[in-house]
Amino acid sequence: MEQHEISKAVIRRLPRYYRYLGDLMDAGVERISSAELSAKMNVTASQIRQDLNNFGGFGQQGYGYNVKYLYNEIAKILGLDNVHNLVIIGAGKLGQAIANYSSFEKRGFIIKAMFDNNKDYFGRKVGDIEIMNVDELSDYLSNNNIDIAAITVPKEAVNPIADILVKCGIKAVWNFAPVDLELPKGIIVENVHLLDSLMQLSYNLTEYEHTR
Amino acid sequence: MEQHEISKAVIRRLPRYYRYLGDLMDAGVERISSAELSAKMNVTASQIRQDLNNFGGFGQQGYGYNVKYLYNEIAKILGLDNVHNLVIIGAGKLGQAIANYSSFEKRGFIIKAMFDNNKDYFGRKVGDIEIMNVDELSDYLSNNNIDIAAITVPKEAVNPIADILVKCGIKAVWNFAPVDLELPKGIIVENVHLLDSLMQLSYNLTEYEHTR
DNA sequence: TAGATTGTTAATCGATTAACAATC
DNA sequence: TAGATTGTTAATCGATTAACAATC
Repeated sequence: MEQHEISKAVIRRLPRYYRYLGDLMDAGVERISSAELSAKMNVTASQIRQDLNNFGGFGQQGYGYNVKYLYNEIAKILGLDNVHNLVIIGAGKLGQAIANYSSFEKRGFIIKAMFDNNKDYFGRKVGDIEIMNVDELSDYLSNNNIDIAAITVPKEAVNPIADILVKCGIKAVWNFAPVDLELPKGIIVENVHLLDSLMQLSYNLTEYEHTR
Repeated sequence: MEQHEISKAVIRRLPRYYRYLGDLMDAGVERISSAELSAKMNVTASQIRQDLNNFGGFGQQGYGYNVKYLYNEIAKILGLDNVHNLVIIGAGKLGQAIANYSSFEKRGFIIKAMFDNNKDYFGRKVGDIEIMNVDELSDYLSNNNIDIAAITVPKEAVNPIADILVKCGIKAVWNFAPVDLELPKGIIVENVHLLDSLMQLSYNLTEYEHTR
């Protein structure tokens, strides 16, 4: 059966559905209709049903969706039923912030090690996670089952790091440096550009001042 | 003259254009055609021209675009010709990472103060930026010209903070907590959901493994 | 002037919304 | 069974791409 390509817009919304369903579950809600969820999330009920039906029929006519079931199904779609091992490259404040953030671990993203080129850091720990010499990165990746590398180094340091990652067969890169990383086909890249986000905010702020 | 609404998709691309033009400027490139830029950025030349023409005609037939001029014009569109004063609420690792990140200051985003509820932090500094008692937030906002508040506190702490910010007339909030903040109309909210981003990465990773 | 490349209109494509038959 | 609400098809809307006349 030929599966049609799911659009990026849909995939961007999945974690949001997941978050709201998690909150509903915590609140003890057992079932919800697309109309009710629509009201909470400020999206149309139609869009919710369309989005979900890309992956299967998770609801029941006349009833709606079972919150817990849908929550778990979305988790599967997002691959959260598998554990993913991460390393963080760059042990500065941002790398440490990520290492510290317990919600990642809760969703199966396990941070195994951090790397830096500053020898003052070597051997220190962030929580349980050891900071290692970046010279050992290549060896480490060869001997451990790491799926994802988070890059939190300065712009200039990204390319040499990326070369090592590609050479060692990394599957995915979560990049925080302000460059659009180009890696060989098949390697997933997810960029987080904080400055871009702040500039979008600034645009909206400026826009607002212009038009009122 | 009635100005038509610019779509979010366009606004999301502006910082990216800005970034590439900055790189070109640094590389000493004086002019560029939409076709050349298109090749570098993996977008169509048509889209570049359409996007820019939402804001004005910045190019010249037969010549292309002057890199420096276009760079500065986009800066104006994004509101980067004005200085924006920020406070950071939440002095944990993520707040510190943002406080430390010099690129923000370079673009006119000036971090004035940080706030936390943990008294161990009070009076400490991150770089030049003092960490204050969150009880003083309201007073501080009243007496200083702050446009933007970055929120880097845990989920549970967001709503009381948001109430204070709204009461003190904050213009924009840059929210890092995993909730979709609902503020009164006119207040700009930009959410950065790192876990959502990681889940999208996970989806793509899983997708890839399914379909090859 | 001839060549290049924009600005802009028209065509296409894809995503969102509406509508409703299927069905619990 | 009647009512509710999904899954899904069709209609609409908006964004992207193509094409080309305008013009430097």
